[in-house]
Amino acid sequence: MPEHDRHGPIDPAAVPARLRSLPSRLIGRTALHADRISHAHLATAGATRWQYAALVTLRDGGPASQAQLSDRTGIHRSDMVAVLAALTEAGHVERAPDPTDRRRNVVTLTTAGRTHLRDLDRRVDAAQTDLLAPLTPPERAELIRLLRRLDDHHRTH
Amino acid sequence: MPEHDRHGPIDPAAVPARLRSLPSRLIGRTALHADRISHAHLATAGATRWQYAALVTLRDGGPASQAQLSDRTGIHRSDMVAVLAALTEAGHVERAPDPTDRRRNVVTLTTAGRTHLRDLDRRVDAAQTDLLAPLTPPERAELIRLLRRLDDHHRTH
DNA sequence: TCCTAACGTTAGGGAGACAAACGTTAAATC
DNA sequence: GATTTAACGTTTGTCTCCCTAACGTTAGGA
Repeated sequence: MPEHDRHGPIDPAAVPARLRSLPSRLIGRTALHADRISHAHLATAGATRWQYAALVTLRDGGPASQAQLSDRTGIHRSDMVAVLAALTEAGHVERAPDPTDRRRNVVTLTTAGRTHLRDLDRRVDAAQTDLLAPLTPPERAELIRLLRRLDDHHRTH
Repeated sequence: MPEHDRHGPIDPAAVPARLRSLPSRLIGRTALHADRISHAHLATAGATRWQYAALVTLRDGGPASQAQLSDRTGIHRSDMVAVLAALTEAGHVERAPDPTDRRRNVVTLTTAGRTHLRDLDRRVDAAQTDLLAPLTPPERAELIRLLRRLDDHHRTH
């Protein structure tokens, strides 16, 4: 029995030039690589990209409601529920009702969460290094600059 | 009754700097914009990105088997089935058993498909223009160059 | 001949992004 | 002060993309 149903990877020479240089396709493929790499680096610590984004946002902006975390991370509020449930269960975050507004939860980074986050920072940095390996430092800076211009433009339509 | 359950878009000022400049995140967000834009341009012609990739590959490389199309486009062969079914039903492609190898189908671009593809080319070009609008021509070229380097590197691990 | 592998196909899983609706609670409007 | 409007957290479900597993069929190498 064949253990892997292998069928070849992309044949680089056979990909039409039109597709090979199409910016939208290139960006999509690069995003796929980036997702795989950062997922791999975070998974060994039992974390996800969304969890990391929430933790960084809490460290940077202090305690916040779930709605604020959604606005700051871009994670949909209906997905934020599970993210915070996992972080709470791991003890990296505490979730308590806001006494001044009983609709809200106040989410706070715990000491354990802060320590855990420092580990994740290193892993995320390593992921960026892997991802950008083929580029020189000035090229990396230029890529970031160009992508930020695109994101800034399209975020606001 | 509220017709839309609006909860604000990303608050740019509140996104932590760490996240705002993280290459993997920037690439992922840009890919999201790119997908939305190219989907929007193709959808009005009843086409998808995968259909476009298959059609371009057939025009560029001539008739091919489904496995060859998979290798050249990066579309998984199990997804290629539905792509070709849609293209066949629309009359843009013909699928016939290969007389020299009865396991294979020979997929051929029809005249109608070629005409349709020219329309899609224009739509895809328009999508790239929208996507890259905030960049100057040399910046666009540089972005493509950098992304191709990343893709070339990570495609081969 | 037997075994291996490629082909097209079906079924399904997992993740990301999102929409809709609901009970609760605050704030705005009258 | 009463009523309407809206925000909050949550549950449920949808859609697309990417991928795995398995199957019957057919070709080719041992």
